[in-house]
Amino acid sequence: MTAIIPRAWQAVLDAVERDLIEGRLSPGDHLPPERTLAADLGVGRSSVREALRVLEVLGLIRTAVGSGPSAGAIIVARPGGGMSALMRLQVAAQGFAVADVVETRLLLEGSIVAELASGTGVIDLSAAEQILTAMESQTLTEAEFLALDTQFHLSLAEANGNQVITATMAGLRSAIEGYARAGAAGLASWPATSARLMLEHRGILTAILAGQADAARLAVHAHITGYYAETHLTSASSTTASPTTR
Amino acid sequence: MTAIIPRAWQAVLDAVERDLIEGRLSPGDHLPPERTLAADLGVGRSSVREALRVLEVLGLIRTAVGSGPSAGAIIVARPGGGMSALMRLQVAAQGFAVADVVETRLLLEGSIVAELASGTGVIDLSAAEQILTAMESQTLTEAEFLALDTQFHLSLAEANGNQVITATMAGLRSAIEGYARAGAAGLASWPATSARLMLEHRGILTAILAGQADAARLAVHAHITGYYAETHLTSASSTTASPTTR
DNA sequence: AGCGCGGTGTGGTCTGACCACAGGCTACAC
DNA sequence: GTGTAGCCTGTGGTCAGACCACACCGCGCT
Repeated sequence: MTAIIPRAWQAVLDAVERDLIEGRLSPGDHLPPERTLAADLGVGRSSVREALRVLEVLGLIRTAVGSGPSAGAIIVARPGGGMSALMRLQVAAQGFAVADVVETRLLLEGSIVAELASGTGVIDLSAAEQILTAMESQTLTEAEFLALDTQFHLSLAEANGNQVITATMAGLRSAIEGYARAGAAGLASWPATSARLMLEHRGILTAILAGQADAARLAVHAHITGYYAETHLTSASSTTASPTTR
Repeated sequence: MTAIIPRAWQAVLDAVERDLIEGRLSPGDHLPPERTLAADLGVGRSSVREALRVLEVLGLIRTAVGSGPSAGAIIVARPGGGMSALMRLQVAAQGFAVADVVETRLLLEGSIVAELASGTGVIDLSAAEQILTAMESQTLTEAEFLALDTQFHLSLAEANGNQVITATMAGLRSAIEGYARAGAAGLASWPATSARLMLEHRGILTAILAGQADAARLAVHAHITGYYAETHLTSASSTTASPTTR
């Protein structure tokens, strides 16, 4: 199986993965320097860099120049960024349909709030609470509002405690962020819509705190589908007329 | 925001993403040759290669050496591979807990079969049917059985028609494949377990065809949790939110 | 004792070179 | 005229070397 690996960069990827699985590398550890890695594996430094670039985009490592304890490539295992890049690019390349992304979001987020509502243990929703308060306490631009909206939905996923679902939610959200923004620009009345969205947020949180799982699920469902229906997402033309700055 | 991009490879990534979003690149199209891309963007060929490597791992492009129409980098937008690599590595690096992966799988797969069962339109389950028949018609090794088992579960996701869910399922499955294999080796009686799994598969399919959404969801739930409980891989049996302290 | 400055090791990038490969094209043989 | 063999060209894959920017670390000066 591992007799011949025609691609040198894949050998590097495999070596790092093996080191992770077998415990030789753990979060927080430093990878060997690129030049050392190249010499150890018998490949060129370019191939090592290609593999490290993949690991970086996938959210496994963080690289920093310079010297000292914080420099070099460090295992971080932060899946959010990689998931976002993957889903955003797949949507851009039409590998993922926007409707499928929205549908998956409905599925995941509905299950999240239902589980939060029916959970027996103490669940910390103070983060979500604070975000809602911040949204309501001042007048925000559309971009600021959407950013906080993203944070609110993500905070629910984080409260659920499942890292996989949280990262996936972050990716899904990021993939359709451009569409959400484009849609907001075409709304009849942004103040009216944002006010409604805030009320719906409160409703979702209330249902969760009251332990009403089905009500919370329905509220989330209506919240998400309502916005995308209102912004005519499916037929939105998102072509930006801004010239490429270069 | 996009004032300065210190990293050259990111500029390449952004350029490709922009071309995709604005329609200058579509699935099936060729990317410019690496040397041309490098010259156009004003970066070195190494940086272009790093970006292309990322796109390849993410499942956006396919590269081939040689000449002619099939050579070069071609947009393919096949998300399965990228999702699998991401989740497998995140599990290896402890960014994803195995229990969370299993829980997410339960959530997605349960919803898939419930939706299949309650679907009104004509749904093609012949692929799943054929896989089950193949599993039952001969004695398989553990590896062969697990491979077909994966195909069965994936065929259900594909029947659902949601590309995002299908790719995510493939990634989740791939992430814990190693654990499933290791667990199979430690079973008391593999023939007994495999026979039970096959019966459960039939039960799931029957419930779907009978339109019994809740029964199908419960059958999938029991099927997955049963196997992982039996192999002592995880204690994730109930849907309680795990109170991760961090 | 305090401070400044160069050494050193790291990632980031570019350049140039060579190889393997696949297809197309030309020139030769029949 | 036809068929085929071999060269040609363009592509990705890889390597080696060089240089830069950067951040720490320690020596030496004040």
